[in-house]
Amino acid sequence: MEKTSLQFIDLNSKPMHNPSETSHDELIQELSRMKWENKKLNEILAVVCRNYHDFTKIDCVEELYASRKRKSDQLQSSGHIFRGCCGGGECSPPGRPREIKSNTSRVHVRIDPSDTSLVVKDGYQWRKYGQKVTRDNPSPRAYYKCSLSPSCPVKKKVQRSAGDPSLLVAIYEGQHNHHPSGAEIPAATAAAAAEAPAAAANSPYLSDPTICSRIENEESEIQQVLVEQMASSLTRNHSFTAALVAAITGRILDDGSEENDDSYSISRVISE
DNA sequence: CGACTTTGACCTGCGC
DNA sequence: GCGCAGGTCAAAGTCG
Repeated sequence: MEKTSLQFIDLNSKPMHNPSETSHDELIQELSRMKWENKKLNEILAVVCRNYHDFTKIDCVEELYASRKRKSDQLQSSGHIFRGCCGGGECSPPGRPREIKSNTSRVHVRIDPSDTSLVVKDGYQWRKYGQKVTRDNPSPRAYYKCSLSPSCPVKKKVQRSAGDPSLLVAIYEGQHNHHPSGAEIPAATAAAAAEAPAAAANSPYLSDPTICSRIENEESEIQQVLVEQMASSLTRNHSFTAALVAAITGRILDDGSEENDDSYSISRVISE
């Protein structure tokens, strides 16, 4: 099986000429090249980010939605939103509005299609408290509560994608109030979690790099977490790697006329 | 023996 | 009020 790996460039680690042995012109050239590489990296990262969000965005066909239960209470207390989805049809049963909690996050996990377990390893410990077959998906939906901390309110629902049996869809609800090991979350992180609960449901302590989480807040700390998750995801998720390759390929084609040795930088990013 | 999973019953919200 | 569907409970079973 073909395996794609990715290595991140550490510009500082690139062999540099000894300044004492380098002419002024060579230093200028080296500096210019490093700046150009930095720019390219930023551009690539921007494309990757867009693809990353596309990859993790809500899919109407597979839409899992939060319980209608105690809807009125939740609407008053936590600022819910309703989504029209894709305008009815198969993704929107008549008379059953889809409800998405603002403090939920959704992750997709690529698994072996032959693997029947509904397990998403994310660094936390979960206790399964129910399983149900839903109407719009023949595969059962499993219900989990966080068992690391008795007071932790986080729940997650895990179900195979109706369209792609090799894809597990997990929906996290709430925020962890503890470290994956059971320790309390540092105050700064808790504050960040309050700013971006969807991300905090999985990060910054997400340990399984196959998971891609949907980040909804642009706080710099969360962005850093996102980058870290992307780095991990890129190393193992083939679908996401494909998105990366597409982004980089596009870059190469776009800039091919500018530089003849673009592949030099790209080849340093991806090795197969 | 404790923690976890399984699974049928029950609860609740919603549309008709 | 009734039926449907999703979510939760809790007793029994399983496992290390």
